[in-house]
Amino acid sequence: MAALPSGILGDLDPTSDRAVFRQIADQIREAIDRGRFKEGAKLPSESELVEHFGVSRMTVRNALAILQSEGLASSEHGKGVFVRPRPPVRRLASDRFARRHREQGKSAFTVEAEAAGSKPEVDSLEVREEKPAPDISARLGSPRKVLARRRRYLLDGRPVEAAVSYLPLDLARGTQIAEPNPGPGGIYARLEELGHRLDHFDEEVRARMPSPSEVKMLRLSSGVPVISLIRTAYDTDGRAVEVCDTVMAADAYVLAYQLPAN
Amino acid sequence: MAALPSGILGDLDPTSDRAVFRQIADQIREAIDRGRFKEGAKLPSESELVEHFGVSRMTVRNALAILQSEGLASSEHGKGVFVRPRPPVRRLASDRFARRHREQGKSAFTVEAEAAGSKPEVDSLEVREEKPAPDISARLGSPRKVLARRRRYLLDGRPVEAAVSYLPLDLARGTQIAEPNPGPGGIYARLEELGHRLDHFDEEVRARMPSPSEVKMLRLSSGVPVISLIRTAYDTDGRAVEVCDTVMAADAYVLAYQLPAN
DNA sequence: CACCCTTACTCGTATAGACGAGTAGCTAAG
DNA sequence: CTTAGCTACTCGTCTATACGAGTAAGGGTG
Repeated sequence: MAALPSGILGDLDPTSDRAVFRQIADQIREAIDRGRFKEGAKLPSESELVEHFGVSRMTVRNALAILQSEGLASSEHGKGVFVRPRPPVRRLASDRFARRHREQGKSAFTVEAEAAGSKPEVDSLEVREEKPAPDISARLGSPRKVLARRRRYLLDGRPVEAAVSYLPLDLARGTQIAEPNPGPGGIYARLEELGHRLDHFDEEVRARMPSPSEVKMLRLSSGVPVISLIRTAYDTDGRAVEVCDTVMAADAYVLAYQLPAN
Repeated sequence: MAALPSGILGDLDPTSDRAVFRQIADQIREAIDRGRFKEGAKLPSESELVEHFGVSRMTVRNALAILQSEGLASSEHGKGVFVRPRPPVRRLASDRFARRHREQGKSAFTVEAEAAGSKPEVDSLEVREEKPAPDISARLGSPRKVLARRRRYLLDGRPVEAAVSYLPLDLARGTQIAEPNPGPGGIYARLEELGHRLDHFDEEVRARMPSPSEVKMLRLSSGVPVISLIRTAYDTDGRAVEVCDTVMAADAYVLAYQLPAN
């Protein structure tokens, strides 16, 4: 049957040289932007759009694929295509590794999440020794082996971040850093106890589309990029004592930095 | 005719429950990752893939569409589908707005680009007064009107960044800041001459897929996200004197920040 | 030699049809 | 009342075909 998709969508312009599926995508996009379709709302079904515009199903699907790749919509098998809701973003302040926070004992992730009223979780914890990849190795001063701490962070059940910390093995082996639970304040607190007083962090921020394994790990819907953040921690001797390679769902994060002007 | 696409690609697994077009995408992706197809190299044509895998053209196109949405490949009408070359990245250091750079007279963009051996350009310059959008207005302390300076940056002819600076009108009107060419050292130098000694900058970093107009403006190929950076400049009185809203092609940038540990 | 046209390839767009698989609601059986 | 199954909807996958449009190279014409 396929009922009419309401009066929200107009007609095609046959004189336009813009491809039909793009015109359809344009119309739906504009309707979303104008709030005619609200966050989380169901878009007209493929068959409704087929009937409304008088085109074939593949044409409609192409139009919807555009919106999905733009991150505006996402489809659910058997249910429909929906306006992608914007999840609450987590803001990472540039002072999040300040010593005073560390001295509170709890991990930064936990404290922040609870303050925001979310339930934080950490899972798929893995700690092992391994040979570092070239770029990691270079940042750490080319140690033969490193300790790798892998984990995934979730907010209210949603995975938002996957991180791997690498530490030179000579520094971490036999310490609590090599334990699954590094204790209060996290590994930075342990590093300072071991005499590596932290001086500063370098962070490199990139954005790109996720690999298939990242899509799986972070349960990303299509059209959501990832932010890749590589942080290197230096002690007061100028030695790089940790590299943390983090991949974040871009729709869940805003990174905030403060720079001095002088 | 369609010659064989060489022995790089294997066969499909008919027993797998993974969709055929995904299997094809997987094979090509793996071949790219392993360097069997190098950067900029042409992938087998659609008809070659059709023949090799014994599937229909739409199936092959679906597979190629996956790779494009992942940013691994990009198609050129009439020519073929190519492994997307990774352009050289521009690194934005966190001290790029330090006063000592400003005092050199040249703009940060120009200096950096020339140091990297690239030809920098700035175009589509537009300076006008306008009513600020709510989020911009809030950051600037809710001025009634602002001066907006729009421009686009190119490296070796490739657009990489589009930026808009907003300044409270009472601060900028009638000064050189309202001129198309703000003079040596840019608007930050002018602001300091006007008595607004800069104290610090706040930067907010996000990543998302580009809007159609951003795709056009930055000539983005599919599968390339954008980095959105919103910088607020504060003077020593704590007043926000400028907000700069920047959209960057994510494949052209790495942002580098340094954070103190204390 | 310079230019244009043909030709053969490339990807882009669009149609029509088929079947599969997930979901949700109704209905009939227990 | 509960549940199992039917049914009608949703999107997912795949085939086959057709024509349009951009590219590049060959070959003929001027």
